[in-house]
Amino acid sequence: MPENRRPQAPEEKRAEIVAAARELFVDAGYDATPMSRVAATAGVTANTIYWYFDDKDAVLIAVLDAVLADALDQYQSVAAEPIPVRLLWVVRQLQQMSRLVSTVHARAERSPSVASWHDDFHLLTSGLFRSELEAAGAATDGLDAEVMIGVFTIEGLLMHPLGEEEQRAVCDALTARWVPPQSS
Amino acid sequence: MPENRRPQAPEEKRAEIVAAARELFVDAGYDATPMSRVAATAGVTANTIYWYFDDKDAVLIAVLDAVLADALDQYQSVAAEPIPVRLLWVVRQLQQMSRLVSTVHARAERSPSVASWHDDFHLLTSGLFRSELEAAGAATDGLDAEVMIGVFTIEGLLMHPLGEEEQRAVCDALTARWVPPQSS
DNA sequence: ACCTGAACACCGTTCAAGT
DNA sequence: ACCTGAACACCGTTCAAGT
Repeated sequence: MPENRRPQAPEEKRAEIVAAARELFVDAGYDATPMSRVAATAGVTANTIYWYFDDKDAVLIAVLDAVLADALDQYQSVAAEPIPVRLLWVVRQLQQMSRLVSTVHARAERSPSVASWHDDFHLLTSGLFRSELEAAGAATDGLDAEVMIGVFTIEGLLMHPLGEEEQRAVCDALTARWVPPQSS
Repeated sequence: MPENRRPQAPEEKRAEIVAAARELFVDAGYDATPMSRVAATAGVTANTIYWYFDDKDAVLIAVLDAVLADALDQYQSVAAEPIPVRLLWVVRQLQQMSRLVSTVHARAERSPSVASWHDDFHLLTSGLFRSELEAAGAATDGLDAEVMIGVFTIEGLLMHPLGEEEQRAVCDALTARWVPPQSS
């Protein structure tokens, strides 16, 4: 039985590499995890990864896609909650991957593919944010600016870990901007 | 009387290294500029830098300090302008160094000294922001949250280059929140 | 097609040795 | 003290060669 004839389908092996990279990138960070470590965790040699991916940034993008898919998936569970709760949920969810956030910003400068993933991501989140605001009955003029303030604030929360209290205060202050003053 | 006088004072050589690093880090980025390039630009060998600095992160911090000092210095020229103008000025000023911003976030994960510089920086900017808000007569409860929203929004503007129009809209929307509604 | 060992190019950093 | 040439350790990536 030749050793390189694996019982697994190629897609599974690929998924294993992504899973290994995801864990390592999230826990230790992209820069801090060599390809050799990803490979070892996935049970292959470093250069094997290059059969499945163009380069390290391609692995990063696969990780980002997986994480995003999971997040969107899990979002269903809080979709019915009021806005500030959902906001806080999103922040918590994403905060686990604050390392990925700064990695994306750092790598976007050097890798066009990461840059384009980043652009798409902001398009997506801005869109979600915008429909949230509209559903909440926010004033429609200057909505774009509010959306950006919201997105940037969330990004800031991810990257600068604050206390529980402060996070809630910021989320509340954010929502207070959109929801028209409660007068009944 | 010191007998081994160098043609250059050591402080000058150090400053030259920082100047070279600053230009390269701002233009090409931290990751993209090897120590050898910094050294060559400063007219020394790569390893000479290690006599003046502990490591590459120490050079980065020296660059950050220099940039910050210049920015605070130049701020005097717009100190008298109205808030939104000053805000926009700050964004423009800092946007030239968006590369440094993401570098700080990326390196803060791995280098404690960069992390501590980053913390100090946020303390400083939050303080400035806070006194701006107080001077503008913003409501004092929930001020901390507003300050953070402001800081994060500016950081977001730095890292996600928008059009001129959008930047102004965001800055205006930000200030609209603080300045009490114009009621006659 | 899938995978490997060996090698290349590059980079941050160190060190013994020079002035 | 200040600076260098040479080397070390590490890492992303490639390639000829195997199954």
